[in-house]
Amino acid sequence: MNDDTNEVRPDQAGGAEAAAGPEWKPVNRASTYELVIDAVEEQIMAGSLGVGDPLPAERDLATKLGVSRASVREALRVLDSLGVVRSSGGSGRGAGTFIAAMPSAALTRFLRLHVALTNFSIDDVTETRIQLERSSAILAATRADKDALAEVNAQLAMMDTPGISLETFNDADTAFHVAIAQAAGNQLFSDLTGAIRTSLRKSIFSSFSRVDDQQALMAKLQAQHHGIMHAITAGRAEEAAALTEEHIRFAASRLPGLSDT
Amino acid sequence: MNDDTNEVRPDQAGGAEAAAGPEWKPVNRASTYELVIDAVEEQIMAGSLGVGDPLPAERDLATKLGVSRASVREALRVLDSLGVVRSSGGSGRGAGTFIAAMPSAALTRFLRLHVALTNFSIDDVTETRIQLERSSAILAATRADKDALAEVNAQLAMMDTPGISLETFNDADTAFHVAIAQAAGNQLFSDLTGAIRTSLRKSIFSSFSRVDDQQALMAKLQAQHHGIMHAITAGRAEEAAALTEEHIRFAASRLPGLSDT
DNA sequence: TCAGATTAATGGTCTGACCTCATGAAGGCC
DNA sequence: GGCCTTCATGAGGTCAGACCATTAATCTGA
Repeated sequence: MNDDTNEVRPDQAGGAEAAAGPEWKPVNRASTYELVIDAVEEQIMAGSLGVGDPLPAERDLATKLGVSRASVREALRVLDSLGVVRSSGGSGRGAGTFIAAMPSAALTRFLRLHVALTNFSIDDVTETRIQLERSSAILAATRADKDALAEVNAQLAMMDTPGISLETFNDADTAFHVAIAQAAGNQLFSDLTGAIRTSLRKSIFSSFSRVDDQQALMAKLQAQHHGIMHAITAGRAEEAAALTEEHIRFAASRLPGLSDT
Repeated sequence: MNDDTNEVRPDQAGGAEAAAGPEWKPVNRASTYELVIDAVEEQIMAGSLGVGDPLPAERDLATKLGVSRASVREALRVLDSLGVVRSSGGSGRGAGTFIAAMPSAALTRFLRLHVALTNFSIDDVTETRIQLERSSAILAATRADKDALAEVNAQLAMMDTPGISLETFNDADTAFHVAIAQAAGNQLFSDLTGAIRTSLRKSIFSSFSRVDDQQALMAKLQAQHHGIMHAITAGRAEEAAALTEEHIRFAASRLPGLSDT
């Protein structure tokens, strides 16, 4: 399954290299599509391109940059997968490629893949989730507005529906936690929280299916949800954070295979 | 700069839709390259492909999946940009495309772009960093081994070098914080911490250049670094966390433009 | 035996073609 | 005049095929 000859993880910030010898520069011949990405990124950094702005048509861009359309397309595909760009066919208004802002899906796929490859352990991801959601709970209890809390309550009510399916419950559960992050007013918290939950969706399902009394577990989780919401509504920030952490750790401990412990 | 006709952020988890009417499904015609990505992802999820394993040659994969090589390449480019795959030309051993595990660069580019597009505010990112590094500090103080701490100390020593350039200091600074996250033993913490720092690299530089007494600021930051390291080494987890948070908030407050406050 | 030349396999790039689709203008009908 | 149909246009989506650069494996000959 593994091959020692293929080094992996050559990036990473650290690495204090002992200064000695002629110090050859590491070549770094960027591929054509990387250059195209850089060109687009440059415009974004310079502020010439913002969300909603159109990019030149693929053929035009290829001509302007002096590369083939294939290379332009590879670059745009990457940017598309990063949620930075959105393309649609047709003609006239709305046709073409535009700068967009859709980080969630990209983040989700990224985490899903790297969790599957065990670059990130589920425990690591869960720990990250705990820290983010603790902060979300604190901020939500401190500064949340009514609209944001209404969304949280909507998801809470959804999960209170009797006879709800596991799938519906899980999706509302995710939406509940994301809504709290949203109420905290931190977009990165919110997107990361959603991405983590969504990337573990399948694992959660298969894990849940091995639980003896699913209804009892769902009821217990929902009771914890209510407790968290109470604390947030009452403005008891620390309590909300503690309950959130307890809730996530409890869920992880009850779902076999989701946690190593 | 913006165009109302282009809706943005159509993803996101939540959204309890009022059930009424015929409920049309949202079409979802996936493009060819998405299908190729799905095919690869499926193999990964099924465990048939792990880190280091080779993928079929592009031409073979195209034939097997019944698509053009261009579509395969677009998919592989996306996976490459996600750090999931690594390609090299040539022939024989080591040539071809392999499953890899290089999430850092991908995370960095993702954050850099979305911060530039103001999808994530610098404050949001900083807040995320604080929470992650607080946890890292606590875990590092609790369970760090000597090797990991040695790396932290190496970076600390680097920053103690007299007459060090701003660039060198900043890079060692980043490496210092990443090393602590590494010592905490959480890969996601570590990669996120590095990505956040690296994605803000340019902003930090331009911000630092507007500081009056750079040497004094660097000295102050370095003093805080020593304080954090002392607390970690002594196993005083909570103190390490508090000092870390204070350190980051201090830096953000002293670097104009990096923070809105 | 070993150095050098050859070959084969692979990714990297480019070209040009064709398809689908949404728009918007032209034209025809009422 | 106003509405509908038709169609040309231009955008992305896909494909087939060619050629290049690089590299390992193989062959060849001294």
